[in-house]
Amino acid sequence: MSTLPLQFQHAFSQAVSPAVERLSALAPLDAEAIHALERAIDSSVVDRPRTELLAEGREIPAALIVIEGWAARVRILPDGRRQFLSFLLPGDLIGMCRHQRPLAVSSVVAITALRTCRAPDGDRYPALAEAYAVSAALEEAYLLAQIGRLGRLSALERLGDVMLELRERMGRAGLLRNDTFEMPLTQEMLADVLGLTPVHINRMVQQARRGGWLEWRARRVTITDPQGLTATVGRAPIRVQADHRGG
Amino acid sequence: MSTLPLQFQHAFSQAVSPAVERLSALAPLDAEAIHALERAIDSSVVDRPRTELLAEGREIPAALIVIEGWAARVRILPDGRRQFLSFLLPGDLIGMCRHQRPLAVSSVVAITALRTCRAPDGDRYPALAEAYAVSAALEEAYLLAQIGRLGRLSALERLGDVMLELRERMGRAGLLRNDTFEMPLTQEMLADVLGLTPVHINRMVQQARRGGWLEWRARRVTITDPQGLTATVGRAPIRVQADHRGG
DNA sequence: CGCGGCCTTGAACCCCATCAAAGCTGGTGG
DNA sequence: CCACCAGCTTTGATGGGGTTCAAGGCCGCG
Repeated sequence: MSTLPLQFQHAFSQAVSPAVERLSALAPLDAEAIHALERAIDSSVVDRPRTELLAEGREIPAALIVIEGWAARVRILPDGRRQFLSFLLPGDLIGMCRHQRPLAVSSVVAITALRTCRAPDGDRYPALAEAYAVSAALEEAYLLAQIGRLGRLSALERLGDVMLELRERMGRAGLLRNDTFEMPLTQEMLADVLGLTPVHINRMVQQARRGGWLEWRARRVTITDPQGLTATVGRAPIRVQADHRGG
Repeated sequence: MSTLPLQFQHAFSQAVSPAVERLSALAPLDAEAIHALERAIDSSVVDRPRTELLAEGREIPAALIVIEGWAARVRILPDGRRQFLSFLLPGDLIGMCRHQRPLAVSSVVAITALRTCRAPDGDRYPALAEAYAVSAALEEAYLLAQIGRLGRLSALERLGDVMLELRERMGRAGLLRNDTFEMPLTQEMLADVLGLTPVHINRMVQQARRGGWLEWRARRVTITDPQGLTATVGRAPIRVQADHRGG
């Protein structure tokens, strides 16, 4: 993989890229598939925050894999209102479609500095095709979760629920350290995720901190009692596949 | 196709099933594909309203195609709150997944009497595989639209936007008659679609009627000025494919 | 040490929820 | 043909969760 780390490496640096970790948890990857992934990662590129990787309605040049950093799918209304539709974390796919001449159905922007590579062709690596399919199912599940949040949860519940989702997804990519994960979103961005105002997000975050279940300082988040929080917000486990524990 | 119509046939009954109409608009279907579809429709079955076709977290027995009637994907919270996630109209697919041993990520319930058939295997009919892929992309686009509605639109805007979506989708299946479509949802169901209360839905519907842009009587809806309404709610056109005008 | 981005706080307001009750309508049976 | 009933729609009054507007504080960074 690339020799240019985006961020300072941890003392115990990971042997395998978070993207590979996530994808190989979705479907067992053979040596060929992993090798194809690693070659793709070798020619990965880095984009700066706020770079637009995909523009809604434009053709999708190539399917990408997020290697490092966060991106988000976003929709902007004519009057400037903004809604983040979903997150794209390491191991997630961008613009993966199975039909001819696909158009992007949403814009995708980098939230942090973002390393991506082209997704190896699933037709040549059946194990990857399976991982892509599971990933697509998970993406759909997360979209449905977002709809449930916006439609029927209170502001505080939305906050708890989305934090649990982020923790779960970061965990899948092996990006939990000491039960803590990097959270590059500002409160203003989080407001545009949860359909609320920055002011109200701030009040809910404080309430969560006073409630003792959320620590959020210096772009790092810890959820004190994930199981308890899961129960209180009524969050259902997300599974897309029988047997195989992945996803 | 089946000889048992669910509802009274119109004077100008359609030559082709709405489901076939929709799918063949998504990708050009050859004679074989259409024949496979029609054979599947011949052995279609009808379920009564409120039947649960798929249960969240359970295995998906077989992918289905909606032939006639409406269904919806739904999520129920432990305390009884309900959120409809999306609609399933004639020509839409239920439980179509490309990975092994898929689990349903949401429940699916029939809203009306619902005729469905098993989806012919895409691997045997490439034209159908393409139509399924385009349909999946459209489904994702509609999920994103729902997120945008719930996150950033006012109650009245949500109403207008969802009505435009329904009109568009019914049109794709050839189910617009005289610019009017059948709308089996009650105001209470619509509330659970738009994340609002039935009382407030009722007030918004009345406001829409007074505003002169919505007619809704006896389960039939007409939108007076679709283009104008599209502009006022800031709704973007939904396209998932270049060239080919379908979707 | 100053500056820009982000977080925090307060007060007033409003959109939508809640609760309760009444009216309508289409379908059914007498 | 009418009476009835269940489900759906409509209306009013009141309250609360979240917004809006505005200002101030904090913190990392050059």
